[in-house]
Amino acid sequence: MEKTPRIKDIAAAVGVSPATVSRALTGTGLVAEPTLTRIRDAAASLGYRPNVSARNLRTQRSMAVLMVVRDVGNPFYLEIFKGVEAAAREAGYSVLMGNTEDDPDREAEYFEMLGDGHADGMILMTGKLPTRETREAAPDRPVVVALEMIEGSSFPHVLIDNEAAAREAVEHLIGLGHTRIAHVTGPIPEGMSKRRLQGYRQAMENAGLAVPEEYEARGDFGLKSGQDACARLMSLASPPTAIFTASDSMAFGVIGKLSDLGMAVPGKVSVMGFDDLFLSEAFQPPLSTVCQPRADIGREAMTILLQKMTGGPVPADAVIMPTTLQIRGTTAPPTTT
Amino acid sequence: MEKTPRIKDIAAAVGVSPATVSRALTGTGLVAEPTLTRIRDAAASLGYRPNVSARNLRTQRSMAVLMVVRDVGNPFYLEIFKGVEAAAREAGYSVLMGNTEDDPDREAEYFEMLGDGHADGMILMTGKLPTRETREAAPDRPVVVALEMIEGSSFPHVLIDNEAAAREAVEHLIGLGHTRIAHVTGPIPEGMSKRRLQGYRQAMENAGLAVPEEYEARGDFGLKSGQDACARLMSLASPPTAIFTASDSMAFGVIGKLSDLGMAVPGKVSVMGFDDLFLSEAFQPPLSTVCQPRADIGREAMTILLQKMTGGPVPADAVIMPTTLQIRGTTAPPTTT
DNA sequence: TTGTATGCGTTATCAA
DNA sequence: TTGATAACGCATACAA
Repeated sequence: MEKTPRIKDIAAAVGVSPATVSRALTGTGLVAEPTLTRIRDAAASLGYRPNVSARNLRTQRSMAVLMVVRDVGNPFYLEIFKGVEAAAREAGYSVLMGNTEDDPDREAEYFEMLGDGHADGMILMTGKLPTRETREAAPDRPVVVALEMIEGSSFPHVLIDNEAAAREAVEHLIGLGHTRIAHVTGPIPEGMSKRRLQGYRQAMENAGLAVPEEYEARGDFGLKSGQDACARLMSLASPPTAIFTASDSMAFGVIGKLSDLGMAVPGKVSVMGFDDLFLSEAFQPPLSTVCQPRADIGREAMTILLQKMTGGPVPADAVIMPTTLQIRGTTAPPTTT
Repeated sequence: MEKTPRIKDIAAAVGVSPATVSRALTGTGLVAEPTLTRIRDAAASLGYRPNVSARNLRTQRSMAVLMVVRDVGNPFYLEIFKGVEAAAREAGYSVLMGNTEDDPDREAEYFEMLGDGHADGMILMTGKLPTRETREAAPDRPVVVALEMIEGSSFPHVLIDNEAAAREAVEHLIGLGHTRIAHVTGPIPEGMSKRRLQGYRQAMENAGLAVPEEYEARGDFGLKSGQDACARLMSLASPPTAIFTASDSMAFGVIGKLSDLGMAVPGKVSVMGFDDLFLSEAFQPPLSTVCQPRADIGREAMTILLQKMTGGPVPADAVIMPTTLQIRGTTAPPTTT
């Protein structure tokens, strides 16, 4: 009990061969009953724990998965991580967090970690198509894409219908009677932002409402970009009476700026977010927003990844998770109708 | 280039022994110049990546550390994680996140992961003293405690002076002229909450102010407990004019409840939080709070852990990180003076 | 059902 | 400066 015990220590204690101990402990079911329990008891009393490095080397697996996001600092990913982690734990896997900060080199690095045995599979949420070179650092390791859509790739996808969700959000504002509705977008070359913008445009077009070019204000999902966008919007000759932002963080920025400008929310201007962060409900006034089932997305992505890793069937099409509109305190009918 | 190349493939390509290749690639500096570059070139052109399982097995290290928190879902830990991760990356380590959810079994599990080679060291932020049995799952693996204080343990600690920080926060309220100041505590058997409570009491006592028993309202750091505590406080015969909460989340709950009750912040009641979450500044009104240098705490803890792992010197006493008072929009002089 | 022998890919020891 | 060899701890093919 001095050093951490090895298989051969158990073998010696019980009086069998190391191979038998290994079989007994990995549960291959090929060990007779009397020996089986004796081995288990000995392992327990010695406090045996299999050495993961040795096992990984022998089995060529790490029992770990990599979850790669573009910014760990964004609390948005927390709930997703919890979903991923819960599903992983149940299957005996650990989860490694990767943070690219939108740096292609970092992304390549994580593919390399996949190739060198750090992890057996990856859940990718960066929204970038890895270059062929990057991809080849881990040619045949399973990858599942979540949240984002990587066009033209054969990876399984788990995400929401960003376009429809955005459309519904804007339709809610239209339903309240708003006609001058602006949108603060996410970073634009990217799919998620583009789809939300599409949804906004569709809703406006369906309602026969005009979208002046200046009503599509560019943001980057961050709080500050919401403030800036709001300042630009409210200085227009014909400022909007409602603002739909592509993230809750930007909605907070917008509301902060409106408050600075002395415009009441939702009295003067309605604001609608997207994400439903954990603080959105506690915000004053509570934020109306689009709720994504984040934990479920994480869990689903991990479940599919597990299937891929074990050679099971994986869905051929993208898995679409349902969103729900959370109507709270920042949206109201316009006052100047 | 079919399969991922191994050391012996490089050796064969260059015409040297595997041992030499290993030496060249690990940079032990014992390889002559002409061969050195030839090996490096060959490794690069073949796209060689060392197999981590084999290396870990041989070196008896995993080049990974475990960061264990009581609730990954709490965004508070994000900044700390970033600090830990940055320092770890620089030293070539990966970071595994562990989540105990206050379950002693889970905590024991992470100590076992430490013992079985999943990680070489651990940063513990759960505030619980591991039982001797738990601890023995990884007898001589380095552990650093952050945020919390585990009395009577010999682990290095990195944390803030909770007592002093709380005292300063309350002194700010006193300085504004408040006399009826209540405190919403964290979960109480725990050190961090107790120290903040002590700081509150000290400041009150130093100023000669009374602390009715009901002014110490019990919370659990969570948003909802802030709402509940606030409801109790404001229904007192002599309700407070200022409330100091032991976390920002609870401050948000308090403000929400005050808003429900029609009491303006800071017009009727001042509110002071503790943590400075990323949304606290964007909150309306912006939250006055105590700012902890979270990323620095993470970085410092990781730095000390690295020193312990490499056998370097570690600070004998707890490392105290500085806090700063963030006075923003939720604190003001009392109206009824 | 169990034991023997081998190899996973790397690094460390020893000799040359 | 380099090469041969062993060993890290485990799981498996094969033999008994």
